[in-house]
Amino acid sequence: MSNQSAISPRRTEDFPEWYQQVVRAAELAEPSDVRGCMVIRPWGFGIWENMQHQLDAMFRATGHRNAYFPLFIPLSYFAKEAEHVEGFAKECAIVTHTRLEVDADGKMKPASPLNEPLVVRPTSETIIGATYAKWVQSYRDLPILLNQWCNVVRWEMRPRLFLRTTEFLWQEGHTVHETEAEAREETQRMLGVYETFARDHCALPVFSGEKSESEKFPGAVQTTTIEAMVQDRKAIQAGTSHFLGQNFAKASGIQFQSREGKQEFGWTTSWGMTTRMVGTVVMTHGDDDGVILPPRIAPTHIVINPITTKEETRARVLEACERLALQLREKRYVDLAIEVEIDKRDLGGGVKNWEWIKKGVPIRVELGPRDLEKNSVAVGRRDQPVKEKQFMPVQEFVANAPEMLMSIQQNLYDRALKFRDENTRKIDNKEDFYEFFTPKNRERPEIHGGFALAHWNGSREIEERIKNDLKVTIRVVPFGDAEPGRCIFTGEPSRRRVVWAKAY
RNA sequence: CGGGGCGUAGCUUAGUUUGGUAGAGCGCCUGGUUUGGGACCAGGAGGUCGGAGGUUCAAAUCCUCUCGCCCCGACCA
Repeated sequence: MSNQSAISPRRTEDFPEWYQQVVRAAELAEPSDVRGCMVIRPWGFGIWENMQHQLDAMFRATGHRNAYFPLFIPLSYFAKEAEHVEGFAKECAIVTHTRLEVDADGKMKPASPLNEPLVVRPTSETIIGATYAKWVQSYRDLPILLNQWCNVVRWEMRPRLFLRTTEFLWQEGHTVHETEAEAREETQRMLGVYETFARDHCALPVFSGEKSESEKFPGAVQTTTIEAMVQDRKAIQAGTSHFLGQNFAKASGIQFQSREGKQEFGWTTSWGMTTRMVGTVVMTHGDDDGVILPPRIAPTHIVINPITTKEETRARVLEACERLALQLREKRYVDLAIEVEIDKRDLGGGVKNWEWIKKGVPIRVELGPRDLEKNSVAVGRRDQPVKEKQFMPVQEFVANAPEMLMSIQQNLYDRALKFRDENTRKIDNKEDFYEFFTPKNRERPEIHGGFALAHWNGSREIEERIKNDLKVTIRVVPFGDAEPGRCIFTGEPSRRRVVWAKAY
């Protein structure tokens, strides 16, 4: 029993299946009756809400405000930007009718066709652009710096909870600027926000940089991205920021009179982060016993489990738990109140303990009759083995709780960074590259590969070939100092190494 | 959208080849014994076997159609 892990299969046995089991066992989300759509349960939604609040504060701090635009986009608006519509065409959901009527067979059927079909937003560049076009008359109206939190729909063929669902939640920032330089700066600034958020809040080390031409957002001039590595060593895009040039401004007619009195098109950006981040956190930090949450985004930081097995001490134990909770709640952790829950449910102590382990609560506290006498508590950290409990005086625990949370946060980041670095290789020839990305066991591929830092001649043909051969793509062309070399596939000159990986 | 597989209780499933009227484990409910580590005993509830049609005295089982899910490919935050 003691060797058994809470989640079956283990990560090394079958990572995708492990992921599904974790999401279910931790009660983060479950598949719904609607194909491709998920029900986000309170624990999962709590994580998302924390992400939302914390990112939102960062948006505000960089001068952005929230607004809301329609879910439905007239087809003609959507079709204005050619690359854009082409990029999203295959995953559009389209509303074509209103009203239901009962037909001859007694079934309900759509009755009244719309004059113009409405696309359920897969992203809002076009509808927001149309609005901005009305708002922008003069350079004095710029910049416009807005964000919206909303749902979007992309009709996916193969959904996975949080990672790829037909409907998902996200935030999309949309800005207009007077000059190209300002818009490029904004694109960078928001990528920086994502990078900070991923690192400091979600404990995710990321590579940030630019997408290659073929991986770019449809309609963008430049797409920038933060890429994380999860425990099956695949890459996952955790946030993205686009410099849209004047493409959407021209498509939507966002024009203004410049300082020189000339009519000019605005320069726009857009940037987004999604509920996929929840899945990324699970896949990065989780272990064979379930989720491990970075304290900063955990809905509950500390769970107190009262040991009320003896009737005569029950009331005093519960009272001590309440006192402890009150003391903890007065403490601050970073800029957050410490969230404490007392699990008073009438279940076996072990059952409750394991539930919270699976959910990934950072700190579990047990308080029973024996602790009452010694004025101590038993403390378990989720980033440490389940068996390792520390016994300490109550006051010491209360005083140290914020530090302990910070230490867990740091530990998760350090582990993730170490894992990523251990699985990131500089690769300098084609043979090594192919070997790196080829599993030893072809029947049941083991976890293999990682990030390959390799030189590339910049051509789309090479990308295509590698994608066909290995399912490996260029995840990001990192910013930073150039390191000239030679393309490992063609021998042609290359300005810098790029990050190759299999991806979600 | 192409190729393969699978639908039996909330979950995992046995039974399908060779038709005979549905069984288990987990979970759930009740009572009791337990309780510092995912408890035990006893009792109980829960299934029109994905759906529709057909063959048959008889269908979870055979046939046809249909819907849904999973895996592999193409696409994606």
